[in-house]
Amino acid sequence: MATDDLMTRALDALGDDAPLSVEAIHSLTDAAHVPEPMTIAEVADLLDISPHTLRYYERAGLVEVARDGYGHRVYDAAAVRRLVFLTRMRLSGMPMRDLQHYVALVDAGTETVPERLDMLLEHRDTIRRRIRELTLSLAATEYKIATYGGSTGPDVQDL
Amino acid sequence: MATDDLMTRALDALGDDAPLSVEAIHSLTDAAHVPEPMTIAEVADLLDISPHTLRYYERAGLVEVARDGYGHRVYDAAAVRRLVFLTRMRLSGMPMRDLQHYVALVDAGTETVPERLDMLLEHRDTIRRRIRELTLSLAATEYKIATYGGSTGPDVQDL
DNA sequence: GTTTGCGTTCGAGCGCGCTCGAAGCCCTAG
DNA sequence: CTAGGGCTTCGAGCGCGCTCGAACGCAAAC
Repeated sequence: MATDDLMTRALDALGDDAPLSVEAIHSLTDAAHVPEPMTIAEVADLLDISPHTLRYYERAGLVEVARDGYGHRVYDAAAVRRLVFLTRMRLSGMPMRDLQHYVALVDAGTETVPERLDMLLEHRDTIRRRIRELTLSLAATEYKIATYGGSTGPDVQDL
Repeated sequence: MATDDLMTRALDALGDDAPLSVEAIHSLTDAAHVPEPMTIAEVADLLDISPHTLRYYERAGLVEVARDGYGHRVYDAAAVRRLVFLTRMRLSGMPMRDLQHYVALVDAGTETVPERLDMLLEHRDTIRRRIRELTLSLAATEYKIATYGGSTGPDVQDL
């Protein structure tokens, strides 16, 4: 299971303060300890999204899900793995359209690997830019907090 | 000018790789070297948003802007400062509604400082959570890139 | 046997944050 | 004198990503 490696690296990257949120760990442990075929409710629970959203993703062509005798969705390991990946990409801001393109590439076979790789590299850069931007905003916010909370002098600005 | 401090701290926080983007520096240098009263086009340029958006913000009650003899908007230093702050908060994900509340507090006077501080503290935590989440997604993306680009072995997965 | 509960499909609706178009005013350049 | 450009207001429209409601099916519990 590559999961442990991933988690380790993620933890390393995060560093120190504040323990990793339960949901975050959850969303990385791609179905190692969970029942093999899952119901929509179980998957929704695992991914912390609504069954509505899962159906929406399926309608959008992001994943195919089999049905049981009653017409109920049955998520196998592959579907769950794909959804774990998709939700992580969504969480990091990749648009639906790009994900649709990506899964189309996946379904098109291994000769699309280079293009998939390109997409991932670009997304990696997007995430990095976003983190830098947020870090900047964080500094600005902390500065403002300092002017409000750290001093009662004449330096308190009007905003 | 507190700007230098802020920028220094931001840069420290960012650390090392990749130079700070020009826009980022721009949006931190709250109007020190720019013309005193500015036109909408100048402010739009400074903040890297559209005049449409600036009018929208004004309609939303985020900022009051004077008019000149022709009815054209005239942004004074205070308005520009506020807009710099607002766009930074927007960029870091604070909803319009919260910003509307915040500026209402500002306009209500200094007795609302504690509540403003609360908002900023909460937003700071939101940003931090978001950064952690993105860091996690970044690790996941890099892991995936490694499986695609780093090996040609049998470990390449189907997604 | 009826109620409760979880699932299904389908299409419509919504919240957010812009984004745009129309119609008009004013100034300047050619 | 006219054309162009940049501004104004106002209301409508849009793209995204869900989110929901209606009408229905099946099954286990009471």
